[in-house]
Order: sequence, then structure tokens, then C-alpha cells
Amino acid sequence: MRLIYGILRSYENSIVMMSLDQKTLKRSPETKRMDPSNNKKRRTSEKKTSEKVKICVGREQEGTSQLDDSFCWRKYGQKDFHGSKNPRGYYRCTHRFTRGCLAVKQVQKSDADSSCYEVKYLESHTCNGNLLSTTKHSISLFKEEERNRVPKLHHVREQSEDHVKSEELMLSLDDLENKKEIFKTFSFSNPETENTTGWKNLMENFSPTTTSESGITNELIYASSASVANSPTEDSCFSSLKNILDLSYDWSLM
DNA sequence: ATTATTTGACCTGA
DNA sequence: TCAGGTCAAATAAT
Repeated sequence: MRLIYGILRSYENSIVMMSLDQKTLKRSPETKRMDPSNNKKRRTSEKKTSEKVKICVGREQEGTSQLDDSFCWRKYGQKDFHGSKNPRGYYRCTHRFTRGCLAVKQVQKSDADSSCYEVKYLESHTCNGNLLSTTKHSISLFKEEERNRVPKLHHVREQSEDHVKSEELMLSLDDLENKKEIFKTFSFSNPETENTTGWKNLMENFSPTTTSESGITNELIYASSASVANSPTEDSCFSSLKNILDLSYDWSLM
């Protein structure tokens, strides 16, 4: 384990260096403003090449209109529509400028059921692979404030190259299995959580990228049924996992 | 100080 | 002209 974390930290260090360089890709307000041909608002005329769209309905999360789908989104706009009571929020991947990730999503509160949000995904994430959706989803099931404390460990995976990903995928799955074993030993024993298929299905249900590969898909995750991730049992399960991850992370910083 | 959100202005296509 | 989408300055939050 120590070796693994050592390797991950090496990746992280090199990636930090890379991302420093990549920050130069960020929009420069000066250059935009100085450029006369760029009179005020520039607009990209290129159309969205991908029409991969996924519409989900999820649960409102405490105070935030942003559904937690495990990715880092940044809101860049909001629009009111006539005929719709609720405005639509426009989000893009936080890594848009650092890693050129074009993922975009639109979130709109459902008119019919204000406890639900309709989420439309446009473009898929290029800032990470499916691996990440696997690894990060285990994190996404935590409460937001808890998730924020969980770590760069996952960012390392996020930025790794393809040949590393498959390796890391195995690691992460091993990790999951290990964590599950640990739960069983000192936490509880739940037939549901021991069902690997159920576990994987749960993960897949929360993955925008893994389910959006084949054209348009509509997927409904109703708030009530989504409570599977919030049931007391699952909660305790994941908070245990989170504790372990936190421990691992802290230890890796030593 | 840095990062994220808000919000009015603006752009493009229908 | 309008609807939908995006930009970016101002503001808020961390």
C-alpha cells in the first residue's frame, strides 16, 4: 500500500507541474479585451459535435441546485424561460480551461415536481476517463461537505494517462473490495452490500459518462428511489469508507 | 487572495 | 424578433 501511495504521489507531483503550464491555456481577459475584433462578447460558432444527451431527474441537495454527479461543475449562466417556472442553470466542467474538458450540463428544476431536477448532459468529460466515474462515484455518495475533504488521491487518477488508467482501474476496484472487506470486519454485515452486482449497478446509476455512450438515453432517478444512497445502512457504510479514505489520505501526506 | 456564483449584456440561429 | 446559450464584470463565499 505504501508503494502504491508513493506512486500516486509521484503522479500527483508531476501533474501539478503540468497543470501549472496548462493554466496558460486559460482565457486571458486582457487579450480578449485588447482585441478589437473581439468586441466584447465573443461567441464560439462551432456547434456541439456530440448530441449525447442524458436527462436525469434527481434529488435536490441541501441548498444547491447542482446535482452531485461526482464531477466538478462550474456555473456559467442561468436563464429564465417563458413557459417554465424555473430557470435553467448552465454548468461546465471545472477543468474546461485547465484540461480542455468540454463537458457541459444544464440543470432545471422540474415544473411538475420541485423536488426534482432535470439534468441534461452535453458532451462528455475528457478531463478523465470512465475510471474516474468509477472511483469518484464512491465519493459522490457522501454528503457534499464530506466529499470536499476527500482528496487529491482521486485527482491523480483523474489526470492519469490511458495506460495508467487500466492499471488504476484494477487498483480502485481492488480498493473497493478491500474497503468492503474492512466494513464487514468491524462495521456490519448487510446482505445488500455484499451483493457485488447491486453495488456495481448502484455505481452505474450515478455515472453520466458511462451511460451516455450510446446516443440519447433517458434515465430517471426518482428522488424517492434515489434514497438508496441515503438509507441509514448505506450511509453508515459510506461514512466508514470515507473515514478509511481520509485516514489513507492523511497517512499518504506523511 | 483565490475561487465560485450571479446576472445583465451579448451572440447566433430560427 | 425571439429563444437559447454564453460571456464576463461584479459580487459573494471560502
